[in-house]
Amino acid sequence: MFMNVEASRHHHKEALRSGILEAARAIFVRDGFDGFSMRTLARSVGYSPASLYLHFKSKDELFDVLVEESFADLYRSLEKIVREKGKDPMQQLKRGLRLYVDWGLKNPNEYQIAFVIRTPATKPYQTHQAFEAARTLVKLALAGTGTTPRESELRTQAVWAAVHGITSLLTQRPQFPWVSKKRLIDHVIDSAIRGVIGARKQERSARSCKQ
Amino acid sequence: MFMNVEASRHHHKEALRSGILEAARAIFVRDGFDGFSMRTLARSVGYSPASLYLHFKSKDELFDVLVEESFADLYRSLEKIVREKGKDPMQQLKRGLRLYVDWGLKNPNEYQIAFVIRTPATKPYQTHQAFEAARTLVKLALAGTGTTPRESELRTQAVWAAVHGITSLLTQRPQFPWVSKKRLIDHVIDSAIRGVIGARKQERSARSCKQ
Amino acid sequence: MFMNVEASRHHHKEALRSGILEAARAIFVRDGFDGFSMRTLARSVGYSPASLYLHFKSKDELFDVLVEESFADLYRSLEKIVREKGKDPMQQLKRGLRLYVDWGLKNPNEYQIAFVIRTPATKPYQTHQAFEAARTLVKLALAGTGTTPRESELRTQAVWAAVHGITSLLTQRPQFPWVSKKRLIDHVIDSAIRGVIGARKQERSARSCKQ
Amino acid sequence: MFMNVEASRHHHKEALRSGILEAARAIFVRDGFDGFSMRTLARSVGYSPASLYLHFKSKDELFDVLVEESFADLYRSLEKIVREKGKDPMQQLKRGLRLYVDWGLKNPNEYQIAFVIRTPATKPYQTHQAFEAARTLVKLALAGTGTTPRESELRTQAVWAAVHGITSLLTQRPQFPWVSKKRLIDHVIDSAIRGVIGARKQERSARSCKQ
DNA sequence: TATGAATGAGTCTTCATTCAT
DNA sequence: GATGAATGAAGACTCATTCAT
Repeated sequence: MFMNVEASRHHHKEALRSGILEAARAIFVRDGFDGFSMRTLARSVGYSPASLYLHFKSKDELFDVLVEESFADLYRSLEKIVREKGKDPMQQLKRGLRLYVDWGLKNPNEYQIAFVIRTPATKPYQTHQAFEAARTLVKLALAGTGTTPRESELRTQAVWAAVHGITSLLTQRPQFPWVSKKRLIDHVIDSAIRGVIGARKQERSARSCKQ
Repeated sequence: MFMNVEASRHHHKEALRSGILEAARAIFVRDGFDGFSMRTLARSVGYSPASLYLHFKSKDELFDVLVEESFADLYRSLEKIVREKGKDPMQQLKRGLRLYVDWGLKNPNEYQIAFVIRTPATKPYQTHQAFEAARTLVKLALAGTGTTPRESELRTQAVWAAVHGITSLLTQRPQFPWVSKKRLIDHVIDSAIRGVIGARKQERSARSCKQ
Repeated sequence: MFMNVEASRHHHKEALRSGILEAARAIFVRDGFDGFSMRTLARSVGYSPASLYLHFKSKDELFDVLVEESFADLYRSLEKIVREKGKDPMQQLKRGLRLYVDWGLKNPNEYQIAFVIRTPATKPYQTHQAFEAARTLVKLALAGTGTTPRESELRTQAVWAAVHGITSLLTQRPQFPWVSKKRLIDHVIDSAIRGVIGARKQERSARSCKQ
Repeated sequence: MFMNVEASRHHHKEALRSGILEAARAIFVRDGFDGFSMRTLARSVGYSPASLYLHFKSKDELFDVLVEESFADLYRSLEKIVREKGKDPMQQLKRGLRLYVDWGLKNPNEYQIAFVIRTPATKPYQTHQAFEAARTLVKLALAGTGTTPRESELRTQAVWAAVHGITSLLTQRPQFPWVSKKRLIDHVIDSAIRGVIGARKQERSARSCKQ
């Protein structure tokens, strides 16, 4: 393979950029949102503060990229599951939710960055790709049950709420005396999925049983 | 009633303290976490910044008290429900969860203060009274089902995760195109409660029915 | 004379304020507009930069005060001349113009600050008191000549232009090989005053003479 | 015509230089002095900031050239008028002064650059060509009146002061409620010219008339 | 009890300039 | 001839905090 000068330069630049982003991410991990500043970032990356502005127009832009990357990473994982044709949709949903939580636990700071910290109130709200993937998973699970789109959306949001709840709590309150995290997560996800299948259906079956 | 000088002084001091706290809370409500500073607080309360330090050792301490108060407020509400003897424990749990979510929506900034912003990683974690109340509600709902304490704790945490999830999302992402918030909350809470009752039981009853 | 605590404090504060202003003025004198910054000012006054903000809300405000003071000082001088009743208005005008130029030469930096540097484009333009004084002087000089208000305003502005021209040039180009400054100023002022009296009148008298 | 390599190179270099200067001027015109920086210039000209330093040693040098060019442009215009032989010198002077003012109004930023911003206190003052032209015009107007050189110089400077006054005021204070600019300029120029002809002469003629 | 004065450390950001490539 | 990368210095400004009074 041959690489010309321009491509090499581009490569180098990209490397620097992602080096900075990585360092930024690390700072979030270590010191949280408040510990992050362009100065600390510069210090940590071994550059002068001014140099950061060669790669990012502003702190906000840098931050946006960070968020974007985090979302994209999560999305890529979810997408894979969505694409698995011929699988049991219920199992797919379950795997998707588990993946969501696991991703959050594995990348606690990305999760904070993406879902907890700062709503970019300036921009018009933009439902994110990752959420679209979740929506798709729920729809697949509900396929053939005659659920209305609104109802489907409702259940998607409910499922999201549940997994977000457990992810953010485990992430933000690592000191809390949690019972087995694994079992807890399973429990939450199972409840959520049962919620997706729908109360009415269950109630109906229960009622018909009693008779 | 007679009050000696020292007591009176104490009384006065307490009044000032709570005046400051009230103002601080108001600032959070109005301007969010970023809009809050000792300066803005001082201005709003009519004192000089220096004076605040006569009542609170530091911003952190002040903040801690604020959080404590928020928890206490939530706790008092939950407590009332716990105390209602002779009621259906299931209904009590449901009311408790609803109250939790409603409290969060009514006091979004308190909720942020209490549950989202800043993990007090420095201090040894202190399970909070409000959580104790939730625990009690779950225990009551599970009374007589032969659930082990660990299992009970697990379900408490799962319930908390669910309601925290929906509360924090609704609170932090007001711009998101939510479907009917009321129905969404109901859905989440119903799923959570069904989770408390337990999957196995349901499955069992379903199975026995089919036969 | 007795001075209570508050008054004394006020006094002190005022002293600090004017100390800062004085230093600011000095910096302008020494280093010009570009050499002026809150940092350099702080250094020169022996404070930390932050301290300046105890006395002035912003650099702009500080600057505005500086300009205001300069104008006020000039105004006070012009006012005196305007008030001199019973004098020859022509002489008053002449003295006023001279005073204007002299003031500019004596306070070159105030003059720059007041008339040359930075038009506060944000604020709606505010004709200044000092200009009002000049206007009055011209009006007095033209009293009884049946000059219309517009014409009077025109001549005021023309006179201002002339004295501003000589003042700003002498001020900004001290190195230029000026002929005798005194004679130059006299010349400019004389021309300007002859301009106020009006071309037509002169022409008329000249014409009538030729006949 | 034949051009060797070196000459061609030189030619190229010159073209680049003037391209940069042109862009710099445009920035001044559009964004004023404060909007100008080597960065903005580089961006506008499509080079990197570093490249500018291949053509100009520093920002200051670039700026100096800019000023020089402005002066030269004004000079060329004035020169034309000076050269017009056989015309009424008085009319020539008048046209020269008008041209000066008009040039300033048409090129407010050039005028600022050339006459207002930055006194080059560092360099030994260099009487400028443009001023020489003005001087010549005045001398022509005074030819045959037996005016001494010093007196002639004095009047030149006085005339300059007047036109500079009106030009800089109109240029820097566009918001001021000026009466008709045209009439104002005429008035100032007429006064200035009458000043050139000289008070004494007028007075003399007036006196002789009265007799 | 209260505060005016003060500050060191920090916030984001821009600038003119250099230099190895 | 051109530039990407880098920077030291500076820009205005805010913050939590202290301390003498």
